[in-house]
Amino acid sequence: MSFGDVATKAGGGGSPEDGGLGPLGDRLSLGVAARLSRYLQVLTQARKMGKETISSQELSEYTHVNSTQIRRDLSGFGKFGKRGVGYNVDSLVSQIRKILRTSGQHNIALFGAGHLGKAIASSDIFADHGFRVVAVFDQDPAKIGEQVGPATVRHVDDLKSVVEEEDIVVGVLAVPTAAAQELADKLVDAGVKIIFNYSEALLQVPPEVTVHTSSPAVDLLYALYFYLT
Amino acid sequence: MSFGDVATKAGGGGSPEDGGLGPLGDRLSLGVAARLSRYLQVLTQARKMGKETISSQELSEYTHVNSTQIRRDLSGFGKFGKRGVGYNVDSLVSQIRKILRTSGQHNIALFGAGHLGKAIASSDIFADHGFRVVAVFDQDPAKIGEQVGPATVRHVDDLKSVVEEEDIVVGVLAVPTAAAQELADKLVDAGVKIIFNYSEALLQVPPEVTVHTSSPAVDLLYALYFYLT
DNA sequence: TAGATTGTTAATCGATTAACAATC
DNA sequence: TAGATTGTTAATCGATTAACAATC
Repeated sequence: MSFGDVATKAGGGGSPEDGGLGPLGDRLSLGVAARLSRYLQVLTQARKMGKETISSQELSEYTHVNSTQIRRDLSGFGKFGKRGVGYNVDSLVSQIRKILRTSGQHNIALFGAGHLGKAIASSDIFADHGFRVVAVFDQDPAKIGEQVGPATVRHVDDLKSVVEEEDIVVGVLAVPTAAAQELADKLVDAGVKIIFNYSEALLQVPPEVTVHTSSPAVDLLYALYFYLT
Repeated sequence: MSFGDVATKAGGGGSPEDGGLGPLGDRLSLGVAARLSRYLQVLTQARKMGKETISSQELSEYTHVNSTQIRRDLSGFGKFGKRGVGYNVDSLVSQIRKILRTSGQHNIALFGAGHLGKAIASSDIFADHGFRVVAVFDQDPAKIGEQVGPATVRHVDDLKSVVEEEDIVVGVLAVPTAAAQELADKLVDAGVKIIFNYSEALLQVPPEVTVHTSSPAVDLLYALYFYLT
């Protein structure tokens, strides 16, 4: 359970006008949305590796979600698979993107041009899913103008105008814990509604803003528990 | 749902001999273990900030877990709180660590001395929870001997002996996707049972080994869905 | 005392899964 | 055809929550 605070309704049945695509009019439940995102990650990587079809069993091995549940999740939106064969990877990627409404490009502002910031900017872990780092900010004047991944480091004072110009929907904080809250405040002030926090700070934001705090140590603690018992 | 594949039994009731600490003899359910880990993260940070007590309501705000459920989770193991006051942060940290059996130190081997590896080694996101990076490996001969965080970069050929000498229980892969599977194989061969994967590779490992793949983009997709709808 | 917050009950709701017919 | 895998049902199980008495 490493997802942000996002209100939801249970997804009822589809209306007659939803074109056979299931309950697209309703919001997905938290669990379904989380699992679909996960399937998408595996499918994206499977496609990179040249895989053309994939079975619910294979998807299950990589996502650790029960294969029956995978079929159930998918069949709620249409008959995407072929019996005896599996699912076409390419087409399933498109379908899930459609369901999650994340087919387009989404722009990210990255804060912190240290090791972590550079790692994020040069990785394609975001790029593969349509997220583009279009702006990088750092407090250190010496770093302004430096090239980090595809972007040039700017001063935080430019934040508000950059958010508007570049249509930024997500702010990623790769800064020391002590600097995080102040930047979160500035992001909120600039109208950004999704904050991805790589620091350890416990961020305080208005209810309409979603904070996701990355917590690898939590995941490790959890894995370790089942290893130790 | 970003946790690894870990078998479990539902946690039954505590036995009369469990010293009032609840069902410590049984395995926690997946959900309870995940949530306790999460509480621990927030409590650890709250303690750093000098907070002495915390209410289930406050914990709820930071973890996005319902406050009733937090009280329920905790009361299953003992009466840790004080009515009208809340929970003592220090003592709750100890209690949860006891329940999760992660009071001790656990040693990590880190692979990849690039930006991400350096960010991980110098962060205290792991250190705060008793994880210590005791060995760093890199394929690049030029990096051997370099100091990364508290450790010196070594050659992967030394892996097996280092795992034994340093009692390493977790391997963290901060390497390019193409290099990940080979290192995973070597970790499995050396007897490591928990692999933390920061690459995009879909790792294949024996069933007794747990792989956790970090997937910030998945979390973003998920957050974005609820933002867009 | 008055206010706050825990611990716990009881009811509901959604997630999970085994099983299997349908069908590629 | 024979084997594989989906789509779907029906039953179960665990998670979630509102409500409130207990008590600091």
